Amino acid sequence: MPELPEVETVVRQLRPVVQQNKLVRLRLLDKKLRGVNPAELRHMRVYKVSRAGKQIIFHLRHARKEPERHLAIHLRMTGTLIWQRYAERSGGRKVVPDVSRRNYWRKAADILPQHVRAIFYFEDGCVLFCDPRRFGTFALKADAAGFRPAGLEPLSRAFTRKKLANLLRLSSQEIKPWLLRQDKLCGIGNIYAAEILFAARLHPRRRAGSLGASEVQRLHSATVRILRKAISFCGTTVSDFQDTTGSAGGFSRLLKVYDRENRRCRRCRGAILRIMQQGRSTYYCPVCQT
DNA sequence: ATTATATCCTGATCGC
DNA sequence: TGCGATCAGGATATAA
Repeated sequence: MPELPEVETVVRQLRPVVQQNKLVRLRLLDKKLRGVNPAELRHMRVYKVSRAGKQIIFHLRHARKEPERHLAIHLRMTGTLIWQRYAERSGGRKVVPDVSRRNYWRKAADILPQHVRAIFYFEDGCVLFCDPRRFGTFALKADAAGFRPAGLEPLSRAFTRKKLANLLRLSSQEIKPWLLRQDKLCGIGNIYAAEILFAARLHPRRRAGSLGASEVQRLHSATVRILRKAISFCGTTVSDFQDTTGSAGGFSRLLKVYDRENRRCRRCRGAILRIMQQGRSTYYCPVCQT
């Protein structure tokens, strides 16, 4: 599911409900989830929610100047975070469930989506981590810098045309797989790699190092433009991406090539092709992209 | 040093 | 309707 725009969407939606909220308890329901000891985070306040590449970071502490913990959530292919406010009584008084009581879990089972792997219980609601394929991961660190991906953030000021040119110059790899490399640029995945290359009118099999100055320029501006636009549409849903409210992303209908094999190119009316690169599908228009 | 492949999982879809 | 093969938004360890 989640590439940079989807993760950014989740972070923005989580911020107003989770930031400054106290994490009463974290409950892991899948033994596969390691890398975090829930007891360590009990009753800590989430003072900030941020994004690092494709990871969502909860910054936690008990109080100002107390030691900090930083929890990185990586949704991988099918992870979602769903916010659920606790049910309210008719009088409007919030009912905070006693999470130690088994009966809450039994009741909750009917309202919970499938594949819940972890539950973050906050004071007025909980965040459900759902992940059918169970690829998602948690990691806990004392220092937030430990999560900073090696690759450049494509929406940061540091991502300049010149930097991109320098990164590309060294590689003989095909440009599409190159865009997926999180150690070069972080946050781009299979959907946006295809969409960015279409917008830049570059063939996915071009070698990274072979791009001329004007092509690098196109790739740079297409990367920024497509990612920003996707964020403004709350990401893309192909099959199962959901934001924190369970809604689908709005960028799907703006896709020009991804998942459009044999359909007409919106620009030249020719057929969109699908090829395999490193075991993954690449969609492109052979007329528009050279 | 790069660059392909197998692997971790479950579910949806397609051809027969 | 059922069944096996294939594919899926990611990333990493291992092999070439």
